[in-house]
Amino acid sequence: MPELPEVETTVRGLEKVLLGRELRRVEPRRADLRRAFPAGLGQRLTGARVTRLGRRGKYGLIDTDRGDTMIFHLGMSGKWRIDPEELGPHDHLLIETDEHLVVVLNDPRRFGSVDLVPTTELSDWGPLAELAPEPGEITAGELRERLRGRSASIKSLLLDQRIVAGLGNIYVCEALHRAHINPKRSAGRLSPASLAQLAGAIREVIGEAIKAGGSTLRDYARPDGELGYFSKRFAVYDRESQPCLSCEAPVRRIVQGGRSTFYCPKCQR
DNA sequence: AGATATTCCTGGAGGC
DNA sequence: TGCCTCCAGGAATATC
Repeated sequence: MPELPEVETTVRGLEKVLLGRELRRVEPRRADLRRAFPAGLGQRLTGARVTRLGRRGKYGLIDTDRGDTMIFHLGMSGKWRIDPEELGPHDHLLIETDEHLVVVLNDPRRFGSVDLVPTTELSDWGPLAELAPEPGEITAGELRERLRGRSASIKSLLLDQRIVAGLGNIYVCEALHRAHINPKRSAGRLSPASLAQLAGAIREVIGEAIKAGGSTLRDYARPDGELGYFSKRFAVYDRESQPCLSCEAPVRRIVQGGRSTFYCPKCQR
């Protein structure tokens, strides 16, 4: 289940094998993932040279000298496999470089996506156009601005990519726990002090996760998808009924917007 | 505006 | 052990 830190780790891994390389073969192995692959994806990228890899929110970005950027989203089961021994049924897009290195986008549940957009139009491209600031840099002021007047729960709104880009269910739960904020609180009614704590908690949680991914990556030196979650233990996520790591009260699970929320009823008022 | 449901999809977990 | 059902996840979309 890739969230922002996993995407960041993946991009850093891909950078090692793709940056500066010419793409000799770009071959979709089915017509779509979450949505159809861009028309002419293979032709448009074959022969292009990769000039930059980046990330925005949970989207990975691969710029080329053809003026197009390939945008990938890993959904919940997506991963890039580097130089696989053989192709499997869920390897949906194959790329071969001028060094004859093969990378494949593997995604069993096909919640991911691949798009191709002119690099100059990237910031206007639908999903990126309204994306909020990066969670690693979010400030209390930006949070306040975006949450002002909103009565929905803070948990639900933090999952909205227009409030903070790249947060998923896990890190929202973890950040709220760290900031001692009850996930059911109305977002617009949080005090400036709480918002400051929340902004700090988001930056910390994401920063630590990326750091953990980076250290894992050093061991593997490739985004082979075998990393799973970072070994770092979560304080509340997926720990229903287990003791809160801060106060030992049992962690509670509720459902908000159809998604599980884990929190400590004692630490998070 | 917000809450909830639905859709996409498959593997893993749990029940029997 | 082997079926069966259910659930997880992100994002778009529909409905109340």
